[in-house]
Amino acid sequence: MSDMPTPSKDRLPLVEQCTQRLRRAVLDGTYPPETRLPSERTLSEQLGLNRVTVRSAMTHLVAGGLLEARVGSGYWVKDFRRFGGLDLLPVLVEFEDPVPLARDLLAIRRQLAAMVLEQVRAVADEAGSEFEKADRLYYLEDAIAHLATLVDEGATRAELADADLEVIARLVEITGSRALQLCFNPLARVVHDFPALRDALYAEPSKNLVAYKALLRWIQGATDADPAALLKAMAARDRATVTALERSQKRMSGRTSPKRPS
Amino acid sequence: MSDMPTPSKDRLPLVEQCTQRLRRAVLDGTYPPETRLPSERTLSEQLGLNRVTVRSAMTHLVAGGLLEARVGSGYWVKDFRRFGGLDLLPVLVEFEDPVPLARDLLAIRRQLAAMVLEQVRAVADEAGSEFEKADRLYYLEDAIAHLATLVDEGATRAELADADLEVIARLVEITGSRALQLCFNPLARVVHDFPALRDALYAEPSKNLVAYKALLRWIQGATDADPAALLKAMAARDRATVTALERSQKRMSGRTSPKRPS
DNA sequence: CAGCGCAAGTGGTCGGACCAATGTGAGCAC
DNA sequence: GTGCTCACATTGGTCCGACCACTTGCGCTG
Repeated sequence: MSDMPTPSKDRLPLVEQCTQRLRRAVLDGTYPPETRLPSERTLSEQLGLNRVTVRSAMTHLVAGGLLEARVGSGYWVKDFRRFGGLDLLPVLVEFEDPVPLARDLLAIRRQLAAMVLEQVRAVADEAGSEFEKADRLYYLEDAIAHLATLVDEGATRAELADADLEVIARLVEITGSRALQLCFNPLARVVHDFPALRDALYAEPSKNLVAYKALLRWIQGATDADPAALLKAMAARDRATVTALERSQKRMSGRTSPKRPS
Repeated sequence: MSDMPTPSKDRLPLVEQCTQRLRRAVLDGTYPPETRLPSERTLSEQLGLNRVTVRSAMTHLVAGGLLEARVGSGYWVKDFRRFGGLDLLPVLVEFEDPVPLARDLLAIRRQLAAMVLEQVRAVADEAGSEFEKADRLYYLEDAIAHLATLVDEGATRAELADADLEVIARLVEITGSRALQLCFNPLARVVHDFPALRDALYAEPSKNLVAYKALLRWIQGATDADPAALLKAMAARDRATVTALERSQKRMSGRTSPKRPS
C-alpha cells in the first residue's frame, strides 16, 4: 500500500492541488502584485496539467480576489492585502507568525460575539416569555447538549470544534441578522482550516462548555450571569488560547520555519 | 432592431452570467438545501452552454460554499445561511428587504472600526513622536486629501465610495493587523457591489470627510477629538444612511420587483 | 520619426472523449 | 419473500484539440 505509485484514494482533486500551489506562489511573493502570471498554456505545460484544469484553478483565485483576468493580456496579480478575504488566513499561516494572526482573529471574533450577545438579548426581550419555547432556542440547547456529550466522551479537538461551531451558528441564528450570519461563516471556516488554532482553542474544552452553559442561562433570563462577565471570560479564554498556541509553536520551532531565504 | 446578432461589447462573460443565474436559483429557493441540482450535462443543454462553461460556474458556487460536488452523485445544495460569505449580501438584496441587511452590515462595520481605532491608538502610542513621520500615516493623509478633492469637485458617489474605501484601507493598514485587513476587504467589496447602500452612504459626503479629518487629527495626537465621540458620530451617520436607504426604497417600491425574465 | 496595420499571444468558449466514483436495479442465492 | 451481489447507467473530474475575440507589440509604411 505504501509502495503504491498513485494512491488514488484520499487524494485532493488536481484542480485543488493546482489552486493551492498557485495561491501559495502569489502569497509568498513569487508573483508580486501588479505582475503578470505565466499564461494558461505555459502553466499547464509546466505543471503537467491540462489547460482546463489550470484554468479552473485560476478562476478560483480570480473569484478570491487574488488575480485579475484580462483577455488578450493575461492574469495579473492583485494585492491580497487589499482584496483578499479571511479564507486566506489559514494559508498565510505558512508564511507569517501564526500567533499574532490568531490573536487578532480571536479579537475580531470576540467583537462580533459582543454584537451577537447584544442582539440576542434584544430578541429575547422582544419575544418575552414565549421566547423560551421558541424553536431557535431549543436548537441552541440541543447544540450545547451535544457539545457536552462530546466533551464527556473525550472527543477529538476537531470534533469539538465542529460541535462548537454548531453552537455559534445557532446563536447567530437567534439574532436573526443575515449580515452577521454571513460575516461569521468565513470566520468559522478559518478556525476549521487553521489546525493549530483549532487545537489551541479546545485545549480545555470543559471551560468552553461552562461558558456556553452560562450564556444559555443568561438568554433564558437568569440573573447569575451577565454579558460583561461572559465577554470577560471569553477574553480570558482567548488569552489562554494564544498562550497555548505560542507554546505549541515554540515546541515546533526549528523545523517549521517558513522558507523565506531571501 | 439592432442588426448585430451578438453585441459582443459590454457583455458579461458567459461563465459569469451562468454563475449569477445559478446563484440566484439557489438563493431564492428554487433549489433548496439538501437537494440535488440537475447534472452538468443537463444544465449545459438547458442553458445552451458548453459543459465546461457550466462546470466553471458550478465550481464558483462550490468555492463560495453554496454547493457541494460529489462525484457520481451530483451537485448538492448547502444552506447558504450556514456556509455563505458576505459576498452573498449584494445578491441577497434582491430577495430580502435591503434595509435591515444594510443596518446590520453598518453595525458590523462600526464594531470593526472601533477595533481599528483601538489598534491605531496603540500603534501610535508605541511609535511615539516618530509616528507622525511614518510612511503609513502619510499615505492616510494622502487618501483623505484625495477624498477631499473629490468632494469639492462634486464627484459621483461611486467615485467617492472608492476614495473612501482607500481611506479605510490605509487606516486598517496602520493597525498592522493582517486578520483585520482580510476581514475588512470583503466588507468593503459589499459596499462596492451594493449600489443602493453605497449611494446612501455618500448622500452627504462632506460629513464623512469631516469625520475622517477629525480622526486624522486624533491619530496625530490632537486632543479635540476622542474615539468615543468619533464612534458616536459614526453611529449617527449610519443611522442617517439607513434612513436615506429606507426613503430610496420606499420611492422605488412598486417597481422594485426583481426582474426575472425567466 | 510618427502613425498604422497585421500577426502573435492571451483568455473565453466549444465539442467530444475517457476515467473513477457513485447509485440503482435486476437477478441470484437462500 | 428476503437479502445480497454485481453489472450498468449516471455523475463529476480530467484531458485533448480547436476556434473566437480581444490585446499587445512589433515591424512596416508614409
